[in-house]
Amino acid sequence: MGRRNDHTREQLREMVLSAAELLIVREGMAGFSMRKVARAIGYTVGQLYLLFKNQDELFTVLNERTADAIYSALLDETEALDDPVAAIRAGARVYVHFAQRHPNRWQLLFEHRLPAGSSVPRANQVKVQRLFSFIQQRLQLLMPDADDDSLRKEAAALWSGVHGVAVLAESNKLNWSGVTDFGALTDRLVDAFLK
Amino acid sequence: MGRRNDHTREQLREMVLSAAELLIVREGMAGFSMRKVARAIGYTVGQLYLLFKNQDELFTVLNERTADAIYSALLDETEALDDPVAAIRAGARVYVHFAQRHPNRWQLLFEHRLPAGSSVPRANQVKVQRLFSFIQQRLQLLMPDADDDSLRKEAAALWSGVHGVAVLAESNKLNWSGVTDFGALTDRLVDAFLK
DNA sequence: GGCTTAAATAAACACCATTCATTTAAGTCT
DNA sequence: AGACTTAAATGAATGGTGTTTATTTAAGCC
Repeated sequence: MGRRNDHTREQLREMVLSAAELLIVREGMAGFSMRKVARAIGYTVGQLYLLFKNQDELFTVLNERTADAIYSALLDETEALDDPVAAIRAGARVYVHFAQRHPNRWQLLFEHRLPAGSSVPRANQVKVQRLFSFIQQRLQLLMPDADDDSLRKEAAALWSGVHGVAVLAESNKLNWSGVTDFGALTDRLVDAFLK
Repeated sequence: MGRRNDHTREQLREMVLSAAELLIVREGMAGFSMRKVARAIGYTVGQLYLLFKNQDELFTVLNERTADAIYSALLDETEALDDPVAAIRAGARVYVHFAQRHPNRWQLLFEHRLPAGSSVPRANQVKVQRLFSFIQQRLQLLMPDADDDSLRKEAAALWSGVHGVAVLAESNKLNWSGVTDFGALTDRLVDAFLK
């Protein structure tokens, strides 16, 4: 077709991103392909490579957005809560609930690996660590006289545990014990910690 | 080449499985291909499909073996321990350590998804649940008068947490807080529970 | 209207999983 | 020993994948 100028470069990037996100939501990583995305927005594959370096970069941008979405949900559900214990409980539930409601986006975020050699860009690392910081801050309110190092370790243990419940909720691989109420499971884990 | 009868069907299956396992260990899921496996054992791809239904079935058998390997390690490191607390602590460390030492086999076991529609065979589900039962049994010794349901829920919360630490250890995605001593992290999580 | 330049394409490359008609040789029967 | 049966193995084809690039097309400008 040649030049059309239907959309700006930024509009096109946005079209690609939302088509890709929709495809991931619908079919997961396995059903994803660059060609399907191109077809969905009415362009050819070649064009995608003028907008993104490759599939991994596209995934990386999608993952940044997913991390943002989780963080927003975390803030929305906890901003009204002054009690740090209530905030941690609610935050953990939000985290697990997101994994359960958006398994394919969750999987792309936590299971997609970049080729050996390249590492996750700092921008993305920061957005994931922000989730962790949330807990760490609330935990600090609970243990005001704990030193920074042991606080970080405590937060890491707690949030790893929550992440484990989220993995359990999202995957059907580990249906240990046939537990289905992941909200209650999350509370149980958090409570074990906050004693 | 046609018929050769160099090996029995069972020998061939075994050759495929060990070549495939080696390839997974070396290159992970991303670097895996049926063609590479065939090349490694000196046969053509077509032959693989006379031995296994498809790639997913091959992966499923590999995963059964990985689950066995984890379970064996679990038993080896805990059979001498009478104290259930010590057994749970040691078991959790073995689990996390395995994820850290064999990240590619771990990923295949917990991140490989079968195509929509088909589900993980019962044989595999049982082998994964065995890992969970290990904890549940030890936990029962600690809480002799707990009813079966709450015991299962408690075990699920604990082992999900341990699984989360294992995911953290195996992936470099969630390097929250730069924790590197996963053994200590595991102990922290287990101890929070066993109080 | 012609020229420049950016946008978009189409076709190619090198892989991939999977299937199946065909070939080959081992084992059996006469 | 030679013909026949049958199981083992191949090789080529099908339809997919990510990625690259020469080429075409049209928009904007002089």
